[in-house]
Amino acid sequence: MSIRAEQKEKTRRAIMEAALKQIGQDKAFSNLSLREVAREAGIAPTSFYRHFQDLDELGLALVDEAGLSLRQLMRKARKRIAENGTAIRTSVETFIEFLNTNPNLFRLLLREKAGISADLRQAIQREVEHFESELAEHLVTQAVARGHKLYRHEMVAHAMVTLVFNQGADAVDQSKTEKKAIGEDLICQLRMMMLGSEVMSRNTSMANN
Amino acid sequence: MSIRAEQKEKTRRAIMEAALKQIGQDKAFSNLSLREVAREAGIAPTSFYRHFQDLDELGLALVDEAGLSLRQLMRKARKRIAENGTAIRTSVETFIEFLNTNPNLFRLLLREKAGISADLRQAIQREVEHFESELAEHLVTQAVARGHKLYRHEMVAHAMVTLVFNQGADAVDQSKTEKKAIGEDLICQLRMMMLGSEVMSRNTSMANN
DNA sequence: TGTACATCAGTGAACGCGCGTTCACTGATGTAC
DNA sequence: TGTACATCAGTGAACGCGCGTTCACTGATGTAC
Repeated sequence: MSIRAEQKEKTRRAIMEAALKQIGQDKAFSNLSLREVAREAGIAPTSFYRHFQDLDELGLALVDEAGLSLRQLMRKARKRIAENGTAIRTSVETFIEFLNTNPNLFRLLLREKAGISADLRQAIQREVEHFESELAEHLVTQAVARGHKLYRHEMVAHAMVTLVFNQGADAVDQSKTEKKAIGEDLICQLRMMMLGSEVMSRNTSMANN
Repeated sequence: MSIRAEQKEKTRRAIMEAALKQIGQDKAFSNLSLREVAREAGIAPTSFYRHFQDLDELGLALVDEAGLSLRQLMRKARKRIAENGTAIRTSVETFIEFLNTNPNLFRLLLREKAGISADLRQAIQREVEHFESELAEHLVTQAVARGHKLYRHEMVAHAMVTLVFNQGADAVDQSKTEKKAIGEDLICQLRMMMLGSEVMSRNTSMANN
């Protein structure tokens, strides 16, 4: 890469890091100011425009990064699940790893999932759905391997991801040991869901009324 | 009440309604501007200060209102549960009733639960916990009546409320029929959790490993 | 009931501030020959 | 390798704007006698 391109990439990173830092300091993305981000990144406000058209574009770039990092972790998790067959524990542990490595990316996803910008919400929605369908697949594979069926496995995966995300919200500000404890609770909750789904698939009359 | 006090109360209401209207229009609470709220309420910006010290105080008043309205609905629900013993269905239906009556109060709770202001988050946390412990109690009563036990019923209630809140987020923008469908899914998910919890209480060894 | 004074919700002008965005520029890096 | 020109990331001055907040005020409502 040319010197110029390298320098440009470095500045772009600085802008993204600056935004993440502010998000970590309890700023909602929609409250970020272009000038503040530029100040934090050590550039003139006008230089921002050399990299992003506006703050929304920066937001999308950050969500992309979060999605990328999440997908990388999931790829690792997929292997581990195939090896040892513990879909729930492995998924939760992978997610906590994500929390530890990228707390501010997670905070961004969390806050903007119900946030202002429709574009951002949509982008996040896409990442979450990806996570969901992958989890659904693992759950079914695993249930079948144990000789069980699941009742409405996609809905189960959706509920599970909801739980993971929201307990993640409680965990992200906590110490590593606290995170571990929340993770164990989470695993327990997800097992309950799966057990319930298995029981229901055996006796579908329970699902009605 | 004196004429003056009546008029003051009316203006106060107008301010609160104005803020809720903006929240309904996809504004986060932390993005509200005092001037905009005043404009919407039909008063001069300076008049705002006759009613609230600042926007934070307005936020707390709104959360109080949401909590009040939620608690009123829960009181009705408590009676219905005692009569017919369907804790889950009744709770979910009550919650959807809340969504229909106060969509913007719900949006406020939802967004600010993970929002900026620590005061607001704390106030919301209190309301949610109240909801949780009440639900936990109903679940246990009901399980016992059916001759079952629950495994870690408080954690179960916590997970359930998490599910209710987040599916509520998906439902609030939908038509009444869509809301009903989401409500049915939600009931199914909560039943899974409860079933799982019952199974685990029978066989606690499942809870470990 | 009438009068004189006190209260106080609502006001309009004014303030200083940080914001996003434009513009013409600079000077280091890249390219063509 | 050296030279002449092109590119383009980063800049500083300037703009108009809406913001939160202050202040002294107005005039209807309330109170004391």
